[in-house]
Amino acid sequence: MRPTTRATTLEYALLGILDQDAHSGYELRRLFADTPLRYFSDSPGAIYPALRRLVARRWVAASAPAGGRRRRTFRLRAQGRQALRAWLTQPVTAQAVVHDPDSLTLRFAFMGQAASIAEIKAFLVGYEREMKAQLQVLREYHGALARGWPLTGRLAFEHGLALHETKLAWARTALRAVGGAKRGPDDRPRPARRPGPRDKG
Amino acid sequence: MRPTTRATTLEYALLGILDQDAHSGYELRRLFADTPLRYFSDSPGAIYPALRRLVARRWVAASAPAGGRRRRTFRLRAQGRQALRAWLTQPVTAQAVVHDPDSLTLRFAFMGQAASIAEIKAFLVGYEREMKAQLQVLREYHGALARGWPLTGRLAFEHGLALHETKLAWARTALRAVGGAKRGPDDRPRPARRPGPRDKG
DNA sequence: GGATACATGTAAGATGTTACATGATTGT
DNA sequence: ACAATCATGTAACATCTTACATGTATCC
Repeated sequence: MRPTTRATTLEYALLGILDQDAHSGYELRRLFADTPLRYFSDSPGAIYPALRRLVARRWVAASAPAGGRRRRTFRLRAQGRQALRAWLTQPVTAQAVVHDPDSLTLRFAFMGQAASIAEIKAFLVGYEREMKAQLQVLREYHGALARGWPLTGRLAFEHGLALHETKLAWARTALRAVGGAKRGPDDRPRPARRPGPRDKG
Repeated sequence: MRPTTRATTLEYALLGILDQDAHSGYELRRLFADTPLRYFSDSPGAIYPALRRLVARRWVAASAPAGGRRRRTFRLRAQGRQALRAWLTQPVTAQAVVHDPDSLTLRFAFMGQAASIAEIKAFLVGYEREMKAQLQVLREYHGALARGWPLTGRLAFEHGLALHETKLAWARTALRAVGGAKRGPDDRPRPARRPGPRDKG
């Protein structure tokens, strides 16, 4: 019954949003269409099936259509919160830095809700480490080969270098910002919702 | 017979590489696996079908297996070069800046081979314009809403802002670099290969 | 002779895109 | 009444991932 494959970035994005508030499918689409989350597609053919999968995984619960409307709202369940936390607190790998940098940023954005300060710092330390390593690889490549390239190839490469440098600098700034943060609500993950008499999916 | 759908970014990436030199499928995989092009997947299940599609479109020609080996090399045909140019010289849209920034950089990287200085400058001017607009949108969003966000959400947003600023700065640097470039081989597109007696696919 | 790299491919499955379908609600 | 927006979905299609299959050349 439960999907056996790993969840997609879109599914985790939905999870992260639902962690902050319950939403309907339509609201989620609007969010993807109108806010800086527009990075994701707002196509119904992506979002509604993704929500169904999340329900099938028992990570979110869907309300019954309310008030004569067909509108249903989705909210995170304890299992979903656990899955979100597992995703957020994964170690930062070189693999992810190269092939999926955007989902790293997404993970960090959601950490404030569901991760501890220690976990946030661990993320940033890993991010800094991997970005530094990757930057070194790129610089060596640049030094060895860029001379023979056409102008635009070299400039495009330097575009990539500059982005990596910016990311590295950001990680350091962010570490300082988090390090200086007072212990507060971000201190440790919010306790999971107490299981009710019956969590109906 | 020819595919009617638009070509994918992977197909254009292959086209751009083949524009510089003929390669076998395996070499292309190696390129994606070992160089900064590692951004693309090196999975054979992606590359070989993509090459087949390019042959079906008559954009590239495949050599017969050479020297008892099964190895075949692929080279760009005139039609493929034309398709590549059309892709490279598309205007830079806000859409692309938001949803597909990487393929913009890829286009720029390939422009040195197949586009004129004027086209390269037009790209950079468009890139600068759209990046500036997008940066403004993000800054307004930040100013209006960031106050209420959790720390990591705000930092993640600032990560995005910093990247956009870097891209904008890059566009300006690149414009200066291209503007100062002497007229030379990059001056206009290389002439298309003269059609031989028969271009066998 | 055996391991490793070379070299090309297929099959199953999941995801996402595009386009269409359907109907309720709200504003004019 | 009509249009626009709200709201949820399906169907067809293409692509990509992962894993497997197959065989050759080369090195030790």
